[in-house]
Amino acid sequence: MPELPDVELFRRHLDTSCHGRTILSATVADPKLLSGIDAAQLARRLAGTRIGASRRHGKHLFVAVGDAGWLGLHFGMNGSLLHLAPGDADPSYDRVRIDFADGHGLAYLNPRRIGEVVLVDDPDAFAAAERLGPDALDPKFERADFERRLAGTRRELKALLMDQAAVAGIGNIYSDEILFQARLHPSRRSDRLDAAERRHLWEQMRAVLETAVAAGAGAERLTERLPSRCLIPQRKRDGRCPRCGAAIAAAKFGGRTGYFCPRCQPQGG
DNA sequence: TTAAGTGTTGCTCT
DNA sequence: AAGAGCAACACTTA
Repeated sequence: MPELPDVELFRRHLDTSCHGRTILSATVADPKLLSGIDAAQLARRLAGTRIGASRRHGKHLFVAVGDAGWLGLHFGMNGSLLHLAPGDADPSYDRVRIDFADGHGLAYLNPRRIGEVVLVDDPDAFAAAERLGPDALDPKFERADFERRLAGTRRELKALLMDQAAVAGIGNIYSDEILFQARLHPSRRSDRLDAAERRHLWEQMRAVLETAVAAGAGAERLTERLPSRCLIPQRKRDGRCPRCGAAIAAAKFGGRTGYFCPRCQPQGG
């Protein structure tokens, strides 16, 4: 679930609730989520540092932790981040917990334990090493670059949008929404769009993600906070197209189930 | 009760 | 180059 909008909302939640707090201790309940560092090392390096700036690249969140560098978090399929006020009970699936000197806390939750917690010196270097493409909402990411990426491969649009090496931040759910708003069939080939389609896809990619973030459409209030013109609330059996009322179709694209409107997103384009 | 399905990613094989 | 299949995991749904 955590795609770019979800992770961006985690980042803002972290900023407003934890920025400036000093870490008293870090507790790792599930060492398997750590990468490149063991639980004792992580705890030792985090202790005494202060939460600074935060950054996001695609679905990865980075938090500055003083001279320890940056704490990097990936949320896998259903991870999340939760601020704990003094006295709050420890939530379920709390895999890494940070306790601050002032009694507050921060919990990295991950029920399915698919995700990653790292400590890095340089988020940009980490993103490069992970082969992440440009963040989908990065102001420095330009349309011409996106269009080159479309033209440079013969892949299906849905697979390309979900490829973190092509564009970072989009997953199964938001790729469906972006293609629906752009009125493009998920299996259209990326190198066969005309100029107007390429531009439309770019504009809808930005608009959909920006709208979701602005609406606060995170994990919990996803469907209720999105505008009524959105496909996402209809991503289910017996879903109806919010534009034309046709039955929403489901099919496998690159091994993932995608939902689309067969009438608004014709195969031929 | 049981089994298939699921928002992610990385690996192998073709 | 790119897609299929699978594995990691725990929970929900049929």
